Amino acid sequence: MDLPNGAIADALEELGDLYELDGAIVHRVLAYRTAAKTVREASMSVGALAREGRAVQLAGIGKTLQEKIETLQATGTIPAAEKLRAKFPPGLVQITRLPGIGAKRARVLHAELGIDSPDALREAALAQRVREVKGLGAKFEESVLSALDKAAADPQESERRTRLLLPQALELGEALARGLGEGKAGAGATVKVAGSARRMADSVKDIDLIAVTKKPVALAKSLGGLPEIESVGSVSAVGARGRAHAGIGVDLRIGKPKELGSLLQHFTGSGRHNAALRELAVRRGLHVSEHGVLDDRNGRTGTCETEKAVYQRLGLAYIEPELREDRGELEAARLESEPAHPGLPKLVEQKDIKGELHCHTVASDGKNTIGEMAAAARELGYEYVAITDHSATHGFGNDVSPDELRRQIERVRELDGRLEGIRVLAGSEVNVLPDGGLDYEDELLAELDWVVASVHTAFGMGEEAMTARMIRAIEHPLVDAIGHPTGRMIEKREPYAIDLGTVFEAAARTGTLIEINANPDRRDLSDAHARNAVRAGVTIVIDSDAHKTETLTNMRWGIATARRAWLCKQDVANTRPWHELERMRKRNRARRGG
DNA sequence: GCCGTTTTCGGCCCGACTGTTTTCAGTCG
Repeated sequence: MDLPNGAIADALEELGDLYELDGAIVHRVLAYRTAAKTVREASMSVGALAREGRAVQLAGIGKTLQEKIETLQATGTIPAAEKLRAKFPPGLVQITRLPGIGAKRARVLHAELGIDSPDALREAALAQRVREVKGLGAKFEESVLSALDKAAADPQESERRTRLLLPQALELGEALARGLGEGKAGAGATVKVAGSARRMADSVKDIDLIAVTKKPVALAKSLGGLPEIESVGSVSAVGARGRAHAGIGVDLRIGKPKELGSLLQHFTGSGRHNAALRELAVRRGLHVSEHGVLDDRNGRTGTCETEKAVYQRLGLAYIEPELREDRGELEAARLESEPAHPGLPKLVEQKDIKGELHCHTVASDGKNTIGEMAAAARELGYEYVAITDHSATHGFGNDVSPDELRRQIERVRELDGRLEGIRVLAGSEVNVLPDGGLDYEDELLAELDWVVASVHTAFGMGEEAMTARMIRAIEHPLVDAIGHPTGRMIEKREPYAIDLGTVFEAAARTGTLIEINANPDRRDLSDAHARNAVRAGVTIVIDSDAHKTETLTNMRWGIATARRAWLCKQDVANTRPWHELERMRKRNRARRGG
């Protein structure tokens, strides 16, 4: 039986940690961590790939890792990990999680003082034995004790690390940028949100801000005066670091006005994008940093006022922040100028979206009426909106019985008849029952304009059963789209076990759309999976899943995921006008015999 | 351990900060 991708990724990560403790060169350790990330994000079963000897097809997995994964699957363990585990106790890995202690210091502490756990470390620090180690001193001892105290006081703090979902992170970042810019010290300054918030990631670990100004110290000092800031650590002419009341770190970096482009590029990341960018630069005799681009030929650093200039100096087309994840964007940007190569995608935008195909009303668990939702959708400039309340077995006291759905269809038809400026469609978000069946009769479903099928129950079934369940729903001729296909909740709930490769194959074969649910807690499909879906020939639909008029604008977060997935307008079904989309629906395809 | 618009072997980013140091190593992002 094939191991889940998560288990393989965990094993590779552990082995990377162990090799690091063992003093392996950093590039080898990095190779394990990169591979672990690739495995975790893969849509297909990496275990199955490895069994067929094809895991080497994945970027960053070579012959050695292919073999290690094979062995892991066959025997349940990797011999190298077994050996190293005997050498380095698990408590030692815990120590490396403390701030200020990495593999090298953990290794020295283990070798010289026999320290093998956080408790042993505390004991040694209290006895002032840590300062006896060469290269470590009293200050280090102090900071170790304070780090240990912090970890003990709030064990979750170090484990779970507070992350904000993107909407809260962006709101906080923009408030801070505004506060800095509008303050007395902000006169003449430019302040921008960078980091993972700018890349529109699912969640954000800390807020990165960049600023350019002629009075850096005053600006850095002013960070601590902002109402969102709880405390400030270091302050200098190149920036300030602090902590927001929201519980996450804030990192402000300040440069000269002529460095704006380099600074923004550097602090937008991702770290891996930047590392790959610099490697590419070195091959051209150039060195990229937040200060500019150093040219080996004349030893001079050219500054960049715009990000575009940074990429241009390296012979690359401008890369949108959402793409900067080292997922092939540099290669695409390099080939942008070659006519035969597709280059970078022209990413889908909000203005491309023509309609909303998944939202709720008071008929189930929504807060607004059909009329209110339709008017709000029209206000957003949409040409159509499908009302898709939950179905007959949803539970939570908001089931819509078959008779109630018939009345709902009449209400929609009546409204559609008299409402100008937007087409209102009758739909439903139908439950996919554990056996893959739907909870309305086909006759009733056939009366609807739009059917989204979603899993809301029995998340715990095994991968094989869940995949079969989903395939049966996909093969149903009246199902237009699959809603929130993995059931994940960001930072809260793991996706259920499902073989997405098989699901995408079935969706492509049957012409069933797969949703990117735009609820910022879900963003399901994820960026990596959505990209794989489209590569497999699937068409995506982006839905707000709004439960009230205000959250129709959640569409924004789904578009962000689509952009991170490299999706263009034509990859997304609801960029089409209704008359085109209607023809695409598989029930009409079937009728035409296509 | 991976990988190839100089390479199948020899490379594999860059700077700030901290603490321990008389010139640097480790950690972090």
